[in-house]
Amino acid sequence: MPPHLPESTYAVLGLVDKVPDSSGYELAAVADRSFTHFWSISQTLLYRELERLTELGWVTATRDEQVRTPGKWTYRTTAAGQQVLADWLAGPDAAKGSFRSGFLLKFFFAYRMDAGQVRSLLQEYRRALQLQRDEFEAIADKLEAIRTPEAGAGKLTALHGLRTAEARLAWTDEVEALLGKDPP
Amino acid sequence: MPPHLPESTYAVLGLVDKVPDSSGYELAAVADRSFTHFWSISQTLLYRELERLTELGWVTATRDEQVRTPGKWTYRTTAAGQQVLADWLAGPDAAKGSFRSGFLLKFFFAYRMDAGQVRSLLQEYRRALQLQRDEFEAIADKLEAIRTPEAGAGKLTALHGLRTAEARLAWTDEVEALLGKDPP
DNA sequence: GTTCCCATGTAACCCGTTACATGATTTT
DNA sequence: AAAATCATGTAACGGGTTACATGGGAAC
Repeated sequence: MPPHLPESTYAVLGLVDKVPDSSGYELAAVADRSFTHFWSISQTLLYRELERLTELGWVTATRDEQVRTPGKWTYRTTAAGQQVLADWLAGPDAAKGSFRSGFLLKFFFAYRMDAGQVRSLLQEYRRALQLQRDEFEAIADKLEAIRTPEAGAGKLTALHGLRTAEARLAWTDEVEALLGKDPP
Repeated sequence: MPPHLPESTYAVLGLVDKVPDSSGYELAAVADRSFTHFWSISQTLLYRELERLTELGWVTATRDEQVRTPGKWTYRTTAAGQQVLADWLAGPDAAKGSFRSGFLLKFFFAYRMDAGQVRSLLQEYRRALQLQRDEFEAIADKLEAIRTPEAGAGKLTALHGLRTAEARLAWTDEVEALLGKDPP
């Protein structure tokens, strides 16, 4: 019975399970272009979690010496680790998470800005959303071609981000239309 | 020139500015039904920030003794505080924030679940989204009636949440349709 | 008479971050 | 000659959390 562990521990466990025999460095790269969008972790934290997972016996670390690149540790889930992962996935505590939007925080106080400031704030937000949308679209398209369950799950999570970004872009249109009506 | 301050400091500053002459207790209640949706803070943190804002001279604290309820401290932004707030609002660093979804994290590893688990995970998420949607709708409706700039900004931020929840609900429909085609 | 509301606070913890260090190899 | 890639780590910090304490008045 493991003590309270942060969700990030399971995130890394799942990652090792998904991409076995990878180094921390490689896992960081994968994390950075996959679940960083809904569960970002720093490089330092990733290495700490790998250490913890090894101590718990949920993953094994193997030293892999190479000729021209530095030696590296590669990881792999144990049977115990896979069981823990399955239990966590089956668990009912899926509601966890957090959301903090610097944009909304400022926008909430928009009545203390002049019209020009509000517009530039909105435009900055729009640009960020467009980048997000394009990125999610690219990921979804790329994974569309790969017909595996792993890619399927990834594609649908990307689609979640895509739909969210689209809806928020539509919201900025809505807001701009309202602001346009009301001259400063 | 203030040192690095977390965004939460400005969140509380804006809150005091928005609801002057309120106690920490009252501010916590307001925060809990307004910006907790996009910038939640704990009660402890709120009190700490009020203390910090007072020390910085951005708000003033006044003791207000009462007859049948306990005495309380009430807060009010100073001229300096209002200037700082305006500067922060005008600043370009609106991109800050964070997003972590326990649901997406699990869904990303859905290929390690059986079909029934995936369905119940989705249903749990759906229910949470419906609650969110209803809450945002109620807030937007309530603020619609109030014709002030403050209420207007609040209404639009609620609309942002509403549109997001709607889009994500539509996404769950999309996913369920796909899963329905593929029998377990 | 227990439970809820008001009102403020303390203590302890740790997750997660940024910044920095190292060093060999490969590319520009 | 400089910069990027591979690869792992240390040090220090702090923001934010949960849990707990207190205590009087009001409400059920």
